[in-house]
Amino acid sequence: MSATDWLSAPVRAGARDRKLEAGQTLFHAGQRTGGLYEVLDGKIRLVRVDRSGREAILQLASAGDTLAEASLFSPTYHCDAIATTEAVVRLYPKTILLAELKRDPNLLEAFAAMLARQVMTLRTRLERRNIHSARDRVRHYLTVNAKSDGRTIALPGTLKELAADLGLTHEALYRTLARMEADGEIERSDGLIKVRKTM
Amino acid sequence: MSATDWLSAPVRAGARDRKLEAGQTLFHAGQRTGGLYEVLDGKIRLVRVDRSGREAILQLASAGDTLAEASLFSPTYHCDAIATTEAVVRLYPKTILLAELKRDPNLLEAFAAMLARQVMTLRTRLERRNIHSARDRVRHYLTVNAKSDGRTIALPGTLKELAADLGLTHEALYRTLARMEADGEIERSDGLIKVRKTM
DNA sequence: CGAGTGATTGACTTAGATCAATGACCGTGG
DNA sequence: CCACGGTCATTGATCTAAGTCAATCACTCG
Repeated sequence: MSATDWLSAPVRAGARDRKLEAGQTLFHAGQRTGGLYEVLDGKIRLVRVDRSGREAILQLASAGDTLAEASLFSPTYHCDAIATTEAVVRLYPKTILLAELKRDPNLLEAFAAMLARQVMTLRTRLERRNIHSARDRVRHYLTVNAKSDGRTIALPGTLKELAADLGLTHEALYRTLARMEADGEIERSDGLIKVRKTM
Repeated sequence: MSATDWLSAPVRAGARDRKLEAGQTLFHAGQRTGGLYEVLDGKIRLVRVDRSGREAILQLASAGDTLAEASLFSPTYHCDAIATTEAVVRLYPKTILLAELKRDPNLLEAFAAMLARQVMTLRTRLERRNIHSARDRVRHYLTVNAKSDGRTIALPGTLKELAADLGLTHEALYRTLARMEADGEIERSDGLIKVRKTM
C-alpha cells in the first residue's frame, strides 16, 4: 500500500537516510539529480522561486510521500526542496535505481504501475477540487473512497487531514459533516462514516 | 509535447479509432480492460457511480488527453467512461502495448518518464488549488509556467480554459487579471502575459 | 448576416474563510 | 499521580472574496 513497496531488495539495500533541520535545503534547482526520495518523517516542500523571491509550492510532501520521481529522468533538478519542519528522508540513489530498472523489467513495470495509479488518484483529487460546494465535495470523496459495500468509508487519518485533502478548512468540514449527519445522510462512529441508504 | 509521442511505431500501427455519440459508453466498470485510450476529439468523462445513481467524476478528458493508464496494469476497469459530447478516441490495444513495453525497455522507460512528468504537473496543479486567493493562484500559475526569462508566460489556450484549469470562474479570472494589470503587476498582449519587475 | 463563442464589466448573494472560544483527550515530566 | 501543554473536534459570529446572474461588445465562420 505504501508508495515504495514496489522497490526491490537491491534498491532498498542502496538507500541512505538523511536528517534535515527545519529550513534546511535538500537540493536546489540546477543541481545534479541524486535519485528518488521518500519522506520518512516531517515535511518537505518543493518550491520554484521567481525573480522577486516569491515561492510557489509545487508539492508539500509528508511522511510516506515520495518526491522528485521525474528527476530520475532528468540530469538536474528544476525546483528547490526545503525541509519545512525537522525531517528525515530516504534516498534511493539514481544510479542504482536506474540500473535496476533497466536490468529488471518486472521492477520497471511495477514502477510504471505505481506511477499510473498515482496519476489516477491525483486526477481524481483534482477533479474533486472542481466541485465548489463543500457538501458535494465530501459526497465525491465518500463515493470514490467507499469500500466494496458502497456505504462504508474508513477515515485514514484525522478530520483535519481530510479537510486539507479536500481543500476545505477544518471548520467547514466539521460543519458540513454535522449537517449531513443531522439530515440523516450519513452516520458517524469513531473512524468510520456510513452513507445512509438513499432511495 | 503531446501525451502520446513516446509511443513506438509498432504500437501506433496497432491503434484503432472509434467514434462515440454524446452519452455513449466507452467502457464500464468490471469490463475487461482494452488498453490505453487517447482522446482525439470531444470529451470523455470517467465516473464512478454509487448505489443511489450519483456520479462522481474521476476525470474529464478532452482532446489530447490520455485515459485509463492504470487500466493497463489491471484486468478490469474500475469506473465507467462515457462520452460527454460526440467524441473520437484512439485505442492502443493492451496486448500490443504491454508486449512492446516488455520487449523494449526504452519504450517502458519513456512510458515511466511520461507518467512521472504527469505526476509532477498534477501535484503542482493540486497544490495550486490549495491557494484560496484568486490573485495568488494566478501568481502561482505565472511563476510555475514562466519561460526561461522568468517573466513571460504564453497562454496555451483561451482565458476561459485557463480559468477552468485554475479552478476559477472565467469572470473571476478576468477581474483578477484586470486588477493585476491596473496595479502594474503584469502586462498583457494577445496570448502573452509579462510579469513586471518587482523590486 | 445571424449564430456561436470569448472577453469584459456590473450588481448582488452566499458559502466558506477567518477569528475566537471551549471541551475532550493524551502523553509526559516533575 | 496530577498539572500542563499540545492537538483534535466542535460550534458561534462575522466578513469578504468569489460565485452567480446578466448584459454588452468584438470576432469568426459558414
